[in-house]
Amino acid sequence: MNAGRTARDRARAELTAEIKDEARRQLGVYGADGLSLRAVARELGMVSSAIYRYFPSKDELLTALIVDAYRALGVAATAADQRLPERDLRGRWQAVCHAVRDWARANRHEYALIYGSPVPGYTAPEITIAEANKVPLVMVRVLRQAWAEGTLRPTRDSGVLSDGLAEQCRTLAEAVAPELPPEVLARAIVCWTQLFGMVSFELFGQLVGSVDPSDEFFAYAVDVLADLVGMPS
Amino acid sequence: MNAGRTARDRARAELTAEIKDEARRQLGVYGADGLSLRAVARELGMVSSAIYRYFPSKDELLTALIVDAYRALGVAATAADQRLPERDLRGRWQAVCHAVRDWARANRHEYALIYGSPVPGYTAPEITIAEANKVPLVMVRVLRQAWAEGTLRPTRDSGVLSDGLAEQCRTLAEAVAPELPPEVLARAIVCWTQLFGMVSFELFGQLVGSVDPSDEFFAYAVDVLADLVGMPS
DNA sequence: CCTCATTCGAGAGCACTGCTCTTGACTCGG
DNA sequence: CCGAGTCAAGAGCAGTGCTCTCGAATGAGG
Repeated sequence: MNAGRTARDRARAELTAEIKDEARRQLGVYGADGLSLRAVARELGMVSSAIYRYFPSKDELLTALIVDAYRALGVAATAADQRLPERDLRGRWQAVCHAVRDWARANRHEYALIYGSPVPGYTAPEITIAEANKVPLVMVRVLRQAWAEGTLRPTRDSGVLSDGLAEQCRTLAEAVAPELPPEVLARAIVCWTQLFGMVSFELFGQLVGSVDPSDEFFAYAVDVLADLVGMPS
Repeated sequence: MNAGRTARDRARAELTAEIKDEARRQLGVYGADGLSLRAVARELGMVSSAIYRYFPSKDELLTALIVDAYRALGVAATAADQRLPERDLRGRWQAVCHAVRDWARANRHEYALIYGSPVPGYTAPEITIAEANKVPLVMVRVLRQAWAEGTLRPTRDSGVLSDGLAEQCRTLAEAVAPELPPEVLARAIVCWTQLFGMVSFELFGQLVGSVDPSDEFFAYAVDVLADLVGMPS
């Protein structure tokens, strides 16, 4: 998709990418609000105002980085899923969870950007939420397959859905997995929030003092969650 | 503790409190890094440099607000626990969870301050972690009581602890609840991360598009968690 | 090939930030 | 009552995001 335009257009595309790369680099070093347009420009040998030819504001740059981060995380999760034999449903489910954690640990500032506290007055533009849905969709895909096989065996003893929640789950199911009963989806959402809750706690230092090197705890929790949602062992 | 000092000391204490109050107010309106020392000073009718007589840096002010936030959250959780009859263990457990969510929703910027992405280069000082432990301690207290009564009935089917994790849990137990077996503590930690994961997702807008008015989902999840940890019904 | 609108980088400048240093007043304990 | 300690104020530094203007490069239409 690079060939078909003028030299100016190609230069523009390249510079846009370079700006994002440098911004991402600074993000990794100094964190989310250590990012400075002027510093990015300086590093690229241009003047700060030139950046505005490519990104109309700092927020727009941030948004681009956010979208990229969501996409990268989605790719990582998808890859982890596909790396395993299709029949190994529990393995795939757990692999996705571990992929999320691994990616987050390897790109902590980008993770903080998308799952940390939202930046200043900035509200996530529409475009980001499509990318944000990638990880849950991968999880749902595994879930659907297990459901189709009839091997889903959720733990007992776990709460009944209120009418409103059941309705919400049914609406959600219509969009992504019509055949899944609300009970299954509700548990999946619990798993989803748990997954990111653990990763955030680990990365944001909330786990210090309890289960600090948290590899084993994470593996344990992922196992518990697989049981909760009923992944066959 | 106010009486016993000179007028200057009292003035100092008052001004310190006023600065914190105004900072907290601005935090609530503009969010964590919309907070400006100059703006605080302006609002208080003083000049920016005067603030430095009371807080040596912006980070120190932030730290003070963080400590206060942890304390307020701890107080809210404790109060919720004590509001219920001592025998209603499951109710108390769930009330603590709901109190955390309610406090977070009512003080979203303060919540973001303590459970969102850590600020710039800032690392949480020792002082904060003691306050941060309040909520888990309240949960552990309920857990110990249930354990003492022998009414704890965890769900089956849930993973075995690896050696390392069991060791971590035993170490942790020694500090807070020597009689609790590592299995119980591990599940409690899962609940703890789940609780804050849900609250963060809700407040940070990650739930939009799935279970958005999340009251019912939250109640459901809290119920599931109570089962997981084995709270008697 | 030439023209002219569009696009671009550079620079100056605005309003803001956190923070430091100095100066001249105020307060209070010995 | 006076000197040490504390205070608010102001100027100033280095940095920020962002806007505007001005020459120069570019490239599409005539």
